[in-house]
Amino acid sequence: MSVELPVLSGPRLDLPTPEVSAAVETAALLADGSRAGILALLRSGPHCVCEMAAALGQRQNNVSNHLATLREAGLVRATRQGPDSRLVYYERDEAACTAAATIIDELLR
Amino acid sequence: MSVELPVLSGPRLDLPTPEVSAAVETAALLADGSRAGILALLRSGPHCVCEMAAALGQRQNNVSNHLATLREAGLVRATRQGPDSRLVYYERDEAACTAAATIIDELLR
DNA sequence: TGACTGTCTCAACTCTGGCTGATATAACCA
DNA sequence: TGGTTATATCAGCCAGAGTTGAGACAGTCA
Repeated sequence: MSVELPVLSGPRLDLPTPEVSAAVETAALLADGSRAGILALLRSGPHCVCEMAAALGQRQNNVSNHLATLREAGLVRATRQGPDSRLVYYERDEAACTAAATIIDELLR
Repeated sequence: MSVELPVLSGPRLDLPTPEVSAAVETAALLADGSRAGILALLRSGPHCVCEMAAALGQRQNNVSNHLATLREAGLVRATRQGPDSRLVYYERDEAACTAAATIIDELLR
């Protein structure tokens, strides 16, 4: 028995569609300066919203909005701790961030 | 001599703005299903435009457009080789892809 | 040569996503 | 208690990115 082996085959129009949705969603989270800036800021430890808004030159509600996006994606956590409990401190979920980096890394190998 | 040490400091409103533009630009390249799919397809070797358009379920001109974006970013190369020189084969620039993965990885540590 | 194929480019349209502005809630302080 | 601060949420607006449709160009084949 033998299998048909294409010789000098032309275009293969039956390639399977690659599954990249997880990488796309992850990349979309990072493809915004505010969100990427938040993740960079949080490398040095927890920060509250107003600190990050000041560092990023963004308004508080925008930063809060981006934090909600990152929170829903699981990349950051909110904790209302410290002497002034009006301040909401955010910290990175390192496991989730590592997982996100892995997803991107697997696309780019 | 002593240095002023903040005790139970409140919000620090003087944090430096993090530099994330390279990571944001890189992530933006991957934050599209067509471009991410192209990079995934090219992991298995060079492919021509029509092959990728078929695999991605996208029109040829769109794929060509996304390839131009990836080409300008340096992630892929075009070569007009093979028996039918109408076909433009694209391949990944592995060094550039690795560099891109590193940039993302450094943001997410 | 003419018909056809594969690729590229570009103007016009669409639509997603971030920003603005306003408001609501909760905690702190006088 | 009232005033202020920190955060969250939401409708509306708008710029940017992707898609569509058309056309141009080069290479192939009869």
